[in-house]
Amino acid sequence: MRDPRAVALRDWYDRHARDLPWRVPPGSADRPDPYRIWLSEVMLQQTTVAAVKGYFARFTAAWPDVGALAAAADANVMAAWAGLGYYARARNLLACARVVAGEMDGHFPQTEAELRALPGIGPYTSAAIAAIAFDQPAVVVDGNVERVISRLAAIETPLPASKPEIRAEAAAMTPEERPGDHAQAMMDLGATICTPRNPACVICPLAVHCAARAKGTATSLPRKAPKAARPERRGYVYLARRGDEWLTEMRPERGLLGGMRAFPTSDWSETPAPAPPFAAEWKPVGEVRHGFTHFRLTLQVLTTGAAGNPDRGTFGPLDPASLPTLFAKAHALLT
DNA sequence: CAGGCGTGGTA
DNA sequence: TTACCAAGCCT
Repeated sequence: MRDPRAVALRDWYDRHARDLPWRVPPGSADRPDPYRIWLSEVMLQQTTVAAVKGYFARFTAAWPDVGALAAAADANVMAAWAGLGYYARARNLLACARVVAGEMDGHFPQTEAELRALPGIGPYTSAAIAAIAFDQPAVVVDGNVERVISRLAAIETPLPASKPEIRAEAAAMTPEERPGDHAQAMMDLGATICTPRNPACVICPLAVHCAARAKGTATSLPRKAPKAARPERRGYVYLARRGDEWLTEMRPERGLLGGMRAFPTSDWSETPAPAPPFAAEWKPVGEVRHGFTHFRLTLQVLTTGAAGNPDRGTFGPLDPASLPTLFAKAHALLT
C-alpha cells in the first residue's frame, strides 16, 4: 500500500472505527456475513445510521438469513420497512433475496458485476459488498467518498460533472490490502470528520494531504448545482373506522409509497377533487403536513364511523406502525 | 440522464 | 419554519 493517504486513513480507522451492528472490527480475522452487509447497505442508501439501527435489529431478528427473508410474506416485509422510506428498496430487497435463495443456493455472488445485476444493487452497493464482505479491491464511491475526495483534491467542478474525476482519484487511493476496511474508513471519515458542514479539519488524519484544507476551501466543497424549490400539493385522506377495523388499501406497486398499505386518498394536486371511498358524512379532524423529496403535501383528514360499501380497499385490523409515516400521522390525529 | 422516490435530524 | 442533508437506485 503505497498511497500515503491510504496509510494514514487505515491507521486512523484502526483506532477510531465506529462500532456498528453489521460491522466486523478492523483487522479482524472474521469475515462479515454477506447477508448482513447487503441488508445494512440497502437500508443505508440515503438513510442515516441512527435511522437504520432499529430496523436492522428487527429485520435480522425476524429473518436471520437470506433464505428466511426470501420465504417471508411480502406484506410482512413491507410492514417492517414502514417508516424507513424509499419503499422501492423493500420491494427490491425481497426480489433480491428470492434470486439469491432460489437461484444461488443462498450465497451472494462475490464479484461486483454479478452483485450489480441483482435488484436494488447499483454501482455503489455492489462495490461496497464486494469490498466489505468479500475483501475485493472494488472502488467504492458514495456521498461520503465524493465529499472526502473533492476536498482532498480540491475539485472545483460541481457534482455530478466531477464524478469521473472523483472516481479516478478514489481508484488511485484504493489499496489491495484490506480494501473493505479502506472503504469503511472513507465512509467513517466522511461521517465523523469530513462532514458536509463544519468539517473537523483540526483532527483529520488526512489534513496534511488535503488540498482544500491548504486553500481554506474545504467547507465549500463539493460544489453542487442549486436545487429547485419543492411545489405544494394538497389532498384529502379518508379514515373510515368500524370498531377496531379500519379501511385501508394497497397502493400500486410502482410509484410513490408503492406497495404500501394506506388509507384511501384523493389525488394530490393544487386543486384536489374529493374522492370518498363511500358515501357518508365525512367529518374533518385536521390537517397533516408532510415533506417528500420533490413536493410538500398537506392532507385534509376526514373520518366517519358510518357503515358503507367502499369502492376500494378493505376493512381490517391495523397496526399504525405498518403504515408509511404520512398515514401514521393521519391516524395519530384520531388517537 | 434528469427526475422520481421518504424520512427525521440539524442549523 | 425553512432548507439542507444521509452509505443511491431505477427508468
